[in-house]
Amino acid sequence: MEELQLTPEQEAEVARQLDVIRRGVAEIVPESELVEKLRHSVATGTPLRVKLGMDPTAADIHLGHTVVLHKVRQLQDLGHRAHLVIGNFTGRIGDPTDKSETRKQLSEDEVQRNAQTYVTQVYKILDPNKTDIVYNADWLGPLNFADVIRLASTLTVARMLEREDFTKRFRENRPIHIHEFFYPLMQAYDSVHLHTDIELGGTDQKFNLLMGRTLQKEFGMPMQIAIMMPLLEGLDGVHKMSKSLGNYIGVDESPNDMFGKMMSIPDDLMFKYYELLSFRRTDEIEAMRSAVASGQTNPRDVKMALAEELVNRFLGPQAVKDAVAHWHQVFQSGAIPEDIEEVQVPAEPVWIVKLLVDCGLAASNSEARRSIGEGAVRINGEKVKDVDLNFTPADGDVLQRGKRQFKRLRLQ
RNA sequence: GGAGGGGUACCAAAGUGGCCAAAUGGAGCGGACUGUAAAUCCGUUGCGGAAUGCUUCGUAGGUUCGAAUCCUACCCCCUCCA
Repeated sequence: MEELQLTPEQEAEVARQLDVIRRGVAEIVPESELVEKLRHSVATGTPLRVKLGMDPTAADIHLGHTVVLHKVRQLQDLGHRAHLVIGNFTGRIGDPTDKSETRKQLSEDEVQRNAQTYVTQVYKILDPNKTDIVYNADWLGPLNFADVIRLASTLTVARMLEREDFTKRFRENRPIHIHEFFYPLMQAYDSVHLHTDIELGGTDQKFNLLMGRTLQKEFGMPMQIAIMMPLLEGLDGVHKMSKSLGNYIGVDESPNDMFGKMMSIPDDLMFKYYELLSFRRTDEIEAMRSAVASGQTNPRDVKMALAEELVNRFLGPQAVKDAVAHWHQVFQSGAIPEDIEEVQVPAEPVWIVKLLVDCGLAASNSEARRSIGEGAVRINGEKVKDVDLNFTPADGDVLQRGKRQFKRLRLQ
């Protein structure tokens, strides 16, 4: 790229963009080239082409996925254009991970359906006017065997084995199927096809993102910048957010669940979530951080503001109102909530232990007994002390175990 | 095909004849405290209308007064060699 002369205003714009882009990222490879691309973009008024790939393997996205989407959105707000690549071709192979060596092949139908879900969910974050949704089967599908061989010949096995996952499996004598080598190659080819300037992904995507650079160079085109986002920890604050670990917040969850789950994250995690998920400006977040650190602000309120922002984004303002009201009522005041699940019971005396099991508040008689022994069981707010209690339910009675398990009794 | 290692509760992992309904950690549930479902601490976590009761340590048999522990067969997983 030739030396560009930029006006001071343009230089300032480049600096501003760089600042926004840097926020929260794990790594930019290489940053110097990013600066060059930005300068060129600003100088010529050409948006950069940003690529994000998604495999339509699962139907739902959770907050972990939105970290990367969020960064794409920021780039869009800076005037750049995004390609959202639906991996309807690559998805049939599946990105090799150590977890699932052989991923089940998805049918055309499933892929289509999952892709559709993605798209609707994704637009809660991305700017539709600056997003092109493309399907990589459109260009990967037509390649013939000779094309594939040509692609494959640009790489060596040693180079492939640089990928941590492959190395590990190779060392441990676990199988690596040849076709798995093609996954990074195909993803890289997407970048070639789309003339991608910037590709985004999680830190676990590093190898694949860098492969894009390699292949682009091979094709004699400018190399893309790889921007890697940190993997978001899940609710436990330890493991990365994932569906299989059950520590995730889905973008389609009920308002109460989403809000409640947000409120349950460890305090230490709160500002990381802010950094990676919130649309707020960095200085605002920093102000909150110092306010909490100095004890001026209750961390709960800061966390609540984040929960509100996210519920609002994904579920709308009414959902926020509902969720906040519900949360206050149940968790803060400890009062009995309004909308309790109802269970039908006969209008005759029952042994309390049996009642608990019948209502689904305990898995077994033994568990029910234990709970009573722990003083956890209440009827209409009144603690049950006697394990042998026989109790005649009245319509509308509220049976409670612990602080947050309620059932309303309805006579049959 | 050959050699070796292993299958224990929701998960991980001890236990190798009685003190084992089974250590410990995680997770769950409950309680206290708080600022919330955070953190911390404590309790609890097979079933059983509870009895010196019943069933559980891959499956099925056997030895023994007594088996998660010993023996036999079978199933499954892993590693090495081919």
